[in-house]
Order: sequence, then structure tokens, then C-alpha cells
Amino acid sequence: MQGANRIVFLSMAKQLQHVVIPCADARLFKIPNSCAIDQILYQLALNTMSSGHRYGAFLDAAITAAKLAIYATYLEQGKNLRRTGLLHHVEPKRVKEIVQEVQSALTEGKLLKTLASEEPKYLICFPHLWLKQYPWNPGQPRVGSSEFSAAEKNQIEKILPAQLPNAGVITAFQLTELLQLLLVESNKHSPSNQIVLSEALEEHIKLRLLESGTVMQIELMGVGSLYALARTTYSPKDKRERVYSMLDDVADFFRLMQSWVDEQPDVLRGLETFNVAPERKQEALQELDVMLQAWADKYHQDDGLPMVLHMAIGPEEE
Amino acid sequence: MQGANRIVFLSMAKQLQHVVIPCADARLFKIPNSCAIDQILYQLALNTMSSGHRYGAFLDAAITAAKLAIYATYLEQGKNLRRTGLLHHVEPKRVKEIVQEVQSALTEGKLLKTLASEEPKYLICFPHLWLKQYPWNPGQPRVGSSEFSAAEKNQIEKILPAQLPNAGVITAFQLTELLQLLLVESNKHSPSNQIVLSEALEEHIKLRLLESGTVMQIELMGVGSLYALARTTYSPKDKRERVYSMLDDVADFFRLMQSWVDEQPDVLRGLETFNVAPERKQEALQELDVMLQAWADKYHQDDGLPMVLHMAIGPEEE
DNA sequence: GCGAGGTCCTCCGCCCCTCAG
DNA sequence: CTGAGGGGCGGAGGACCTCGC
Repeated sequence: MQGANRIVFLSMAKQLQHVVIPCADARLFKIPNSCAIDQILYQLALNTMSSGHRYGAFLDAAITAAKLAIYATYLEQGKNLRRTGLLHHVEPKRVKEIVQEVQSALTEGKLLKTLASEEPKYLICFPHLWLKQYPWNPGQPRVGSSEFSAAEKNQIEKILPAQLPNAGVITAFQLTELLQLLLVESNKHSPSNQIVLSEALEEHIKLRLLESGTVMQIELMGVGSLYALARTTYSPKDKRERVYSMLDDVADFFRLMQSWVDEQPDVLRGLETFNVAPERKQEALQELDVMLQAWADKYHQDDGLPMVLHMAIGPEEE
Repeated sequence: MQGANRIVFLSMAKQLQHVVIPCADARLFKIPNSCAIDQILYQLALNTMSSGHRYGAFLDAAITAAKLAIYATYLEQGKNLRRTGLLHHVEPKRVKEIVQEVQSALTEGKLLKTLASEEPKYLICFPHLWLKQYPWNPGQPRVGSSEFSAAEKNQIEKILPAQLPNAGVITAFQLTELLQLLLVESNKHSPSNQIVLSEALEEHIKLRLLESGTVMQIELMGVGSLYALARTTYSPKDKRERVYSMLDDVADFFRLMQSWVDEQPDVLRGLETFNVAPERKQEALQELDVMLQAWADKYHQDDGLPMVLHMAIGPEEE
């Protein structure tokens, strides 16, 4: 393995631009026999899972939400296990476990299995860990491993893109080590919910990192692969910012609508459906935008009650 | 059992107004370590489960949503089982099962476990079935069972509220029979997803019916209970209409925001935060309402493109 | 790389029962 | 009617392996 005069052939450094079928509306099919909640759940699942969360993580989050709902009922029903169980069709024994789990989360700070803000930590934190563990300064060889001769290292570097973060190029083994380390750190941070890095999980994470363009794979003919850090942040799509805004908006919109259902004062729901002439569409949207801002400005007063307004407008469905 | 001169004492006909702890914000606790998606899931769980859906039904719906997301990825990835599995950390074998399940739902019309499909039909349809099976006409005795003497029947009827649907009063046994029948009908309608009426499930449904005020229980001292239909519709809270509107709004708002993320044309997102003086609040909200309608009217044109606008405004969180 | 097949373990959604306060 | 035990079944998430293409 240790390179004598072995010839290192490099395939194109590829950023794994996989064939993505131009089937952008794959996700738009109508769910047969569904209601509004089903639609919302589907939207959530799409956003969650296509941003890199595991399938199981989404299910866990949904289960956690349901457990919290059970806990809320439990409190509302005067801490009556049996009754709560009956209302939700859950075994009283199970209700008790759930209540204890939620309580220990609320008081002792134990963590529930939520999506915990962000993308999976092992994806978000990965670039930072790499930069820390394998720093690189201009002038040094990128390839740290002693498996390669100076000539080989040179050859490898030639094929790398010009603009790379200041991080070393590492071997497959080192990559696995990094992932291992990441999980250990992550587990240290949250003592419950211990994750073990199974082979299956490792492969999943590697594919996510490659597919998102965070990591770049350099194939060496016959002797495995090297890996380079391509970006300092994990970002599955460049729409990231917009996706976050969307989810925040939806969550807060939901909260407001719930207040509206509960007939809280000072909450207004607006719903307008109408038809607009195509040629006046832009004009209309622009006028609305200006109008709203003017309205908010007009009534704004620094020491007043903080208010928030959410709005979305677009073509009607069907 | 068959009544001779047995004295039938009735406890107060009770509509089971159970003690509800004035802990209306039980459901408002902050989820530790959560993100927007977690909040949305929690809102969904609360609404789903407090409207009578089973705990397991919500989980099933979430699982179905995740399966659909997997199917979407599968299509996007050019029908590559292994890759899809890797991306979402699911066994390829499992992916295959999921794909087949979704496909047979889309093509053969097999039903997925959505909330709509399992919409507590057994709650919604129950009053109608009762009316059909045990009709009652003014003048007849309400109590059909031959277990009771005319005097006893009279005694029972005196205790009933004045305004009841035109349905007979039935025994516990007949109630169970009704539930049984309901499940059979429901299963006939959807050959997959067979539900069996276990004792636990029966108790769950009965409590839901009582707790929602759909059914009324009349306790006979020592000799079991009778049941009367109190309303012709199942409505857990009187907020039902508003809840539906909310969920529809949120789902459609979500759809529009998704279009905004994808930078579709003609989609506008609006977000305004500002402070308003308490004394001008009402004025401001009213002006906004009027302004929006005027705006929609101004640009409306019968043969134009159908557009929809969603808005919610209220106090900011915290 | 891909699909197809098999095996294992564990958790948990459900089902039922009893008994003491 | 409540809590607190008991026992049991089945499905499915998760992980592992080999084989043939």
C-alpha cells in the first residue's frame, strides 16, 4: 500500500452531481383520501427529510409531538392516567411512561427526540470538526497522509478545484474516524439518545455530505478514495434560508390561527379569493406590498404592543 | 332482571361534564430543544388528537406522510431503491415495500393510513346510525327495551332533557351492538385497514361520545345504564368549524410558502412586525380588513387568474 | 455500483387479566 | 373508578450478512 512508484490515476474529482430526474413535481402528487392535516404532515415530511434528517428522526419527532399532546391532556384531566389513556386509546401503563418521560424533560432537562432545531448535528458540525482536526495552511501539502510520495501528492493537488476551504485532504479511514468522533461529541452533549455509528448510518451520512456538495470525493484508481472538504458549511440546497423562513412563518401562522380559533382578542384572520387579470397582477402585488408597509408604519408606535402579521398570496390551487 | 315492581332510581341524567382543570395553557408549555417543525408537529398533534383521533391514528398518518416523502425521493432519484434508502437511512428492502404500498395506493386506489381515511368515522357516523337503527316518533315511548314496565319508562322519560333528537333510548348492550355495526360498515367501506372492536377501543369510543356530549348516560341504580342520543352530530367542541378553517388555511398557507421557497412567480410573502398603541389597535385591525377587501375588489376581474390570499395578524409571541 | 434474499433483536402499539385502595 | 401489577402478540425500525448482476 505505501506508494513506491505506483502510478496514481485520478478520476475526475467529482462533486457527485447525481442525475436528478426533472420530475420536480414528483412531490406534488395528490394524496388520495387525505385531509388538511395529512397535507401539512406531508409538507413537513418532505421538508424535514429532504434537508437531511433521517426517516426515523421524523417519525421520532412526530411521536414526541403526540406524547406532548398526551401530556397536555393528562394535565387538563387532573392528572388522571386512566382517563387520559381512554381518551387517546393508549394503555394507562404507557401513559404513565410517557408522562414521566415528558416530565423529566421539562424539569430535569432530559432531551426528547425532537428534530432539535437545525439539520442533524452530524451534518452541520461536520465541516467545523474537519477544519479543526485537519487544518491546512497555504504552502503546505494538502494531503497529510504518509501513504503518498511527494510526487503523488503533487499530482493529486493538481486535480483539486482552486477554491477550497483551508482543510487537509484525508483518507477514507480518516473520514470514518471523523464521523466517529462527531458522534462521540454529539453523544457527550446529550447523554440520553445515544447514537451508535453503524455501517448503515455511516454510509447514509457520507452520501448526504457528498450529495450536498459539502465533501468531495477523489477516486484513486484501485486504491480507494481521498476526500476533500468542499465547503465550510453543510447546505443541502441553496434555498436553505428560504426554507427556514417558511417553516418559521408556518409555525407562527399556525400559532396565530390557533389563537383565532380560541377567539383570543386582537387576532384577525384574513382570507381573500379573487381573480386578477394577468396584466395587472404585478401591479396588484406591488400595490399590496406598499399598502401593507404604509399601514404598519402608520400605526407603529415604539412603546406599543408588539404585533406580527403573516401573509401569503399566490395562485389558487387547481 | 325483567322488571317486576323493582324500583328504578335514576341518578341525574348527566352529560358527563367532567372536571376540566382551568389549566387552559397546559398545551402552551415550551418544548425544550425544539425547532419550527417540532412546533408545527405539536400543534398538529394537539388538534388531531383532541378532536377525537386515536394516538395511533396520528402516528400512522405521520408515517404515511414520511412514506410519501420517500416515494417522492425514489422518483426523483430515477427509481433507485438503494440510493433512496441511503439518502433517508432506510433499508432498500423496506423502501421497496414502501414504494409498492404507495404505488398501489396511487393506481389501484388502495388506501393509505391517512387521517381522512380513518377520520374517526366511528364518531362522525355514529349519530346517523343511531337515528336509523332506533328511530323515534313523538308520542311513542322513548325506551324501546322490553326490560322495563310502562311506569318505569315514564319515570325515565321524565328525567330526560326536553330537546332531544328523534331517537330512542337504548341499553348498554344495544349501544355496544351499534358500535359493532358501525365498525362492520366502516370495514366494508375500506377493505384494507380492518379495525376490530376490542373492549379497549369500545371504551375509548364510548368515552369520546359521552365526553363530547353526543351521547348522554342515564344511570339506573344498580341495574346498569341507559343511553340517549343528545345531538345529531359529533362535535367535540363547538369550535369545530373554526378548527377546520384553521387547518385548511395552514395547509394552503404552507403550500403557498413552498411555492415562494421555490421562487415561483406571482407568489408574495408578507411579514410585518411592529408595535401598536393599545387604543388604536381596533382601529388598525379594522382599517386593514377594509383595505384588503377594497384592494381585492379593485383588481378582481371575473375571467382573471384565480388567486388566494391568506393573512393572520395578532400579538407577537413572548 | 445495483437488486434480492435471509436472520436477528428490540421497541412499542395493542390486547387481555387481576388486585388493592 | 383509580393506580399498579402481570402476560402476550405482531409489526416494523434498525442492523447485519451473502449472492448474482
